[in-house]
Amino acid sequence: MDIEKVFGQTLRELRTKAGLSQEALALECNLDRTYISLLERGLRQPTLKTLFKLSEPLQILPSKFLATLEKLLSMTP
Amino acid sequence: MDIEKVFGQTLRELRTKAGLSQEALALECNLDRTYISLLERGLRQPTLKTLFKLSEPLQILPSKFLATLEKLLSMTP
DNA sequence: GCCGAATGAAGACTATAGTCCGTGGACCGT
DNA sequence: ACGGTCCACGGACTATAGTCTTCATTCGGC
Repeated sequence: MDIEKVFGQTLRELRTKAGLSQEALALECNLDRTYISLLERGLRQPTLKTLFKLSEPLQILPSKFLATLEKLLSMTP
Repeated sequence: MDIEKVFGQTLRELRTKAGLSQEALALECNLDRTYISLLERGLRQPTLKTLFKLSEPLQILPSKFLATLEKLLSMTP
């Protein structure tokens, strides 16, 4: 499992759990809707700033976000 | 305080604490020496993958790295 | 069947992450 | 003084993050 894939699926889980559409999330953090789509499909990886932007409306700390990634990464060797 | 600056100074602290030169760190994570310099001076921000790359030789979990950033960011409003 | 909301996907673009050359300066130890 | 290490900084480059536009598809409500 590469990091983009894991990030993408985690992002999608958090977004749907927050009850947001890709477009709604994009609006909330000033990003493009199609870019959110790319992220979730593992075709892009975010920069640090973008990770912080995304975390706010998802109501999660960036560090918590990464902790989830680390866990998932360690589970799929 | 913007995020690049805080990231840069944290990176530098962790690196020196690890007893590594910029070049040594760059070698260990397959990055360019001058790019490490740019990061530490707050002139670049890393992508997610790069953050993970950097964290390994610094002996810190990426999530811990971010937790430090969050703390610093909250202290400088 | 139609409609609107949600998403996938492609293409062309701009901004910036990251590389690769180099120069010069500060600080050592000898 | 001179060599070596470390770093700031520059310019020119390549790779990729992120935008904007558009079209197609799926799905549920009416």
